[in-house]
Amino acid sequence: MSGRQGGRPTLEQVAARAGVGRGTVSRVINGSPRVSEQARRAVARAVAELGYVPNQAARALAGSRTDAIALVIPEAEARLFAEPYFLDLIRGVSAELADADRQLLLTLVRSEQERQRFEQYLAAQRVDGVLLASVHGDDPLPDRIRELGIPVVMNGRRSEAEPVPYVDTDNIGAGRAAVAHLVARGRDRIATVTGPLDMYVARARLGGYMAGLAEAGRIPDNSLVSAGDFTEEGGRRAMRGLLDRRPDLDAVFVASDVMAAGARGVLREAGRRVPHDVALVGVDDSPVARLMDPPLTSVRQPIEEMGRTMARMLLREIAGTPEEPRRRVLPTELVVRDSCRAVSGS
Amino acid sequence: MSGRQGGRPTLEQVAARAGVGRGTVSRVINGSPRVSEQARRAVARAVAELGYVPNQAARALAGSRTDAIALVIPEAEARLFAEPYFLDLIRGVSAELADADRQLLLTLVRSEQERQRFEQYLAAQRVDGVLLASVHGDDPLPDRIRELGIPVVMNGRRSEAEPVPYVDTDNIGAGRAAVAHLVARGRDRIATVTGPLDMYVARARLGGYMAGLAEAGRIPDNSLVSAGDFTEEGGRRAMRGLLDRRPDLDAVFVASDVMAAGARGVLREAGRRVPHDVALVGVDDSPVARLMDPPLTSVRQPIEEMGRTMARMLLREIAGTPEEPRRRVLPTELVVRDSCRAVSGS
DNA sequence: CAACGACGTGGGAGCGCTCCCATCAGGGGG
DNA sequence: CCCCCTGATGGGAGCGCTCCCACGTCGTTG
Repeated sequence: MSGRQGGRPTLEQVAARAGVGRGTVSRVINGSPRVSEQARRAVARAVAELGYVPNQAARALAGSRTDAIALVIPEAEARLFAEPYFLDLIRGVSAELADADRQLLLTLVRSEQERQRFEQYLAAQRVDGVLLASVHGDDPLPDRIRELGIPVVMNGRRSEAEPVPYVDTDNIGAGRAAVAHLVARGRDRIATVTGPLDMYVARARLGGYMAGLAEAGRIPDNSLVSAGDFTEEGGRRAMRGLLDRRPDLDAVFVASDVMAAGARGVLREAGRRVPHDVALVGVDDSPVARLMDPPLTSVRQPIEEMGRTMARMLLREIAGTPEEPRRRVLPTELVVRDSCRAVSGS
Repeated sequence: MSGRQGGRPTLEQVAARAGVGRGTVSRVINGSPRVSEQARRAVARAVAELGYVPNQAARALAGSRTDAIALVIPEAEARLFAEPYFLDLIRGVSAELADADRQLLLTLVRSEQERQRFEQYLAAQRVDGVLLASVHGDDPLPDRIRELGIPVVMNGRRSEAEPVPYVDTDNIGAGRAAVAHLVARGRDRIATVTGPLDMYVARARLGGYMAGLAEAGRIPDNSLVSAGDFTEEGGRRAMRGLLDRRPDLDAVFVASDVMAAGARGVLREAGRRVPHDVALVGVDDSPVARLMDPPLTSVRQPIEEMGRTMARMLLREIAGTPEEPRRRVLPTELVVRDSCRAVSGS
């Protein structure tokens, strides 16, 4: 469609064609208001005719901004949450960035060594900001990045009092809702399988479980709590422990759908019917939940929305107009399925 | 650890500190052999002391390469293959790129409009090459990108005679293996639920099914073939159609695990036992397969390996030393589970 | 012993932008 | 009627690299 004669056209060429100066073209491209309507039109026309597209590298060099942001995901977690968690997150982030005409640099970090290398990237000024997923309790990276003066927003937090801006879901609310639901269905001895307790998300869900029991006037009992690790096998192990200690349990709040799948298998092997003998509630509302037999009641998190929110917050941070509050907690929602029908005959 | 006094150090500063010229530092940084050992050491020291990291934008501008590659995934597909397909692919690509010190730019394309915008990115010279996932039969994008002179490698192909370099799995082999297995288990009336037939991958799997039957001396029968669309609901529909037409079927090769999950539900509702009455084989070996009841026999594809191979090929294309052959077909593997035990009593 | 490569090396000339300053027209107020 | 302010404009000066050419400085060859 256009005159491509030895490489792509430059600003200068557009300027020449439009009969204006380089500065004016730049102003038009960047939407500055201090340009006459006439000049604007002439430039727009030249741009179209030449098929001009600004060279990103030159822009970045001259303007010291890259229009790219990095999303950092620890590879180990990506494997763990095999469920579409990260894909949903990426989808949200990507959508928001696309709308803002920003690029998404995805960084799967496999090892501590690679994380070091990541700091090099930052130093190389490849990105304007960083989105950090799945941070563990004692992770120093968020602070390090901030020290470098680079805007960061995290997915989840490391502790209750997180200094770095973040977007999290209401994990406490998730636990409470699950327990409240089980209580309402007449369950008496409600156990829980937690995530790894070095992660805040796991502690928060456990906290919600406790709070839920308290609200129902029940006294929490340690023998009804068993720690998993967010894997299916971890779910199996925890469930076996629970069954050994408390064969009388009649409901379990499992802190992830994947663990719930493991727990469900153990229950089946132990001859317990779900939901007849034992009711089950998971967290994530992942495809697994729908496919389980019976389908699993689960607490849904707005993952894609988290991604969008994170990206939006980060863009504001980069723009220098941070959005308050810088800590967001999005609501969760209980999706009721067949895994916790009311106690029969009661 | 280092003297950060107003911005990051530049090449020039490193040169000054090392007592050499700018050119020499550049040579050391880029691993040119034409540098004396002495100079090399002096530079290395200065780099370490100053904490120097080359500015990526400047490099890109001067050298006209970005060290970044784009991975383009149609958003619609990402939703479809909810299964960890893309995450696995990304993982493979990411690993290979990290080893080569390249950046991964992830582009989720939501609409035709965004695809246009993607061509702008390319024109802006943001990336050195492009990885294209999930291309449909008549997609012009791969050719367009090549016309722009940008190296491309695709995941899958658009047709048997694909001109653009690609990495695919042996979908025909997948179908054949599945059918052979069902035949070996004594199944007689083997049906298939296909993917959308405008995608080569779906046609190839169907072709494999046909070939498998032929090899077993069976005559394919159209009433045993039903088209799905890779969704669970599509699987349900196709299965219902099959059951209507051929209530006597005793096995189904379903072209994806997700559709198999749908089909399994329909079979249950119809009172057919799996594998007793009807044996089932899926494709993907996704978590769903393991979690199904009974666990689903499925054809595994080396997805992560595909990602790695694609990235490796692309890097070679970019380097100007293309790896032959430029079309790769990776083998698949049948993972046997309980969904197709041998016919009872035979 | 002169001439000539090979090797290291320094630094100029861009790469294509953005930033900003100087300039030029106008238009309104003193 | 002149001055000053505003708004629009052109273009110089970099941004921090890579590329490449020209320049020593040796060791080697005829």
